Amino acid sequence: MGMVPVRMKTFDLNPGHLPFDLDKTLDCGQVFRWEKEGDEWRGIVNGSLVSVRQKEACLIYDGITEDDLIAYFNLNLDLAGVITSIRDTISSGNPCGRDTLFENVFQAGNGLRIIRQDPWECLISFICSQNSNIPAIKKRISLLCSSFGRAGSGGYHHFPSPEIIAQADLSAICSCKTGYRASYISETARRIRDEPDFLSPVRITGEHGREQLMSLPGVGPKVADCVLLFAYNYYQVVPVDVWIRSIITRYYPRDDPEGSTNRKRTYEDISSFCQNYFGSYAGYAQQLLFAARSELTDTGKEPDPKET
DNA sequence: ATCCAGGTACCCA
DNA sequence: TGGGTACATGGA
Repeated sequence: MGMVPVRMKTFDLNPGHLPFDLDKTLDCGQVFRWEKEGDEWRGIVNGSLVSVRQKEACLIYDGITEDDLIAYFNLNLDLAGVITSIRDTISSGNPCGRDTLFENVFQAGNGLRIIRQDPWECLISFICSQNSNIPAIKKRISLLCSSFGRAGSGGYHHFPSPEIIAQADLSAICSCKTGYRASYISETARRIRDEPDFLSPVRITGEHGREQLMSLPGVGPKVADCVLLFAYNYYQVVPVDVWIRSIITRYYPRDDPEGSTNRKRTYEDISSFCQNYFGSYAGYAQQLLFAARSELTDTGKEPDPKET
């Protein structure tokens, strides 16, 4: 194989940055552009081509400063403390005992971190995600980047800017396999282009931020919540997709029959149940459930014989 | 071939 | 407010 770049840097995870699992983090459906070649992940962060690989408690990386690496992967977040918080919240609502399902989910997802990705890329990515599976989403975003993104080193393209997408022909966007989402992408790009501060973190705050995002075409509660969680790191936010709905419905049937009829649970029902049940890091819990979706649903793979 | 996927906009009661 | 439906496309 070709020689590896000369000046790789290392980051020791050992003191206070564990657990961390690079594979789980980059392959859990929160971000769609990273590619793995051998044991090396390549992607673009802050406009630079970055390569990272993990060797036990060490990250070997290039193309990014240590500070930016820490920020992107949220390496200073006390992930063990996050898990403890979720576990304690579950216990406080479970007088009979603890949640054995979630102990398995914790173990399977050990080291998965929610990263802090660029809001614009995250927004377009999750507009692209609607009513699609992850391989299709990846292809779609890859086509958008190769069609409209500025070419960089190593054959990689930058994520296209709002300006470029805003002035692109709808047919060109559509030819990136975006289907009916093409107009959403185009119109959202125009909104951001015309109001460059729209996605500024100080303007995307709390419930107002959610409403702001949902005012964009193609952005409903699910996409907005994904952006709030994956780009702005509002860890209490719980996006509800068909997998999460299926898992919650199956393992956590409605527990408050009083007052409420037995109508179908709405998006907000599921989301707020998770916020109550998992606590201030409910978004993390959600992502761990999503990562374990194949094992937790019948349609994922083979159904687990010991479950019913 | 048929069904489904990290949903949303739109319409109708 | 809540429930149905069209929407483009690819993966399984």
